[in-house]
Amino acid sequence: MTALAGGIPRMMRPNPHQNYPRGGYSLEVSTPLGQGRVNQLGGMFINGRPLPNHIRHKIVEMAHHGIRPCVISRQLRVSHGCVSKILCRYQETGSIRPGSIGGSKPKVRALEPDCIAAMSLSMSSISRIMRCKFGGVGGEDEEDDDEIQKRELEENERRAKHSIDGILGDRCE
DNA sequence: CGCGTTACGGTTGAT
DNA sequence: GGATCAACCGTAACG
Repeated sequence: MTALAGGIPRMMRPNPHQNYPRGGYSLEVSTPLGQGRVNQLGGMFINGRPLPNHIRHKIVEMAHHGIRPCVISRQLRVSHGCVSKILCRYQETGSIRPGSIGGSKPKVRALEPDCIAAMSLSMSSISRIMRCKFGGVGGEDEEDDDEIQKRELEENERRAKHSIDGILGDRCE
């Protein structure tokens, strides 16, 4: 992790050429949310936020159809790095969902070694946890999908409200 | 040319 | 209520 220690790590960009043109370039797109950006492929994305669920779904669906990642990337206008990541995650966990963003750890109280040793989980507990975590690595994303959509809708509403609020507060002309 | 990897700037949400 | 912090996000670029 001491990447910055001695000299430039090979992956370091010599020139921060990647900085997003904050103002000047017409990179910002007109979206109700006002945070849309366009990548090099011409696709829209929101910096720091997961791709929309339907895009993710499309990625895995196309991959399932045997379409190559590079084609998916171009078709959906999503960076190949992202396609790779999502596909990789899908193969690993069987879920198309992004990881949970934000939040602090459940704050596991500083357990002393003895306590940890004494805290032997029962097999049923473990399997329950595993099931909960991996939700059965079969073809399951359908069920999740519904929930996701519902949640997405809610979030959308909430976000829109927030956005309007912000606009009203900001514009207030 | 395709794709795995990773620095970067960003957002989120629990503490 | 705000500040802090660690997690994840997607893009862009390297290899």
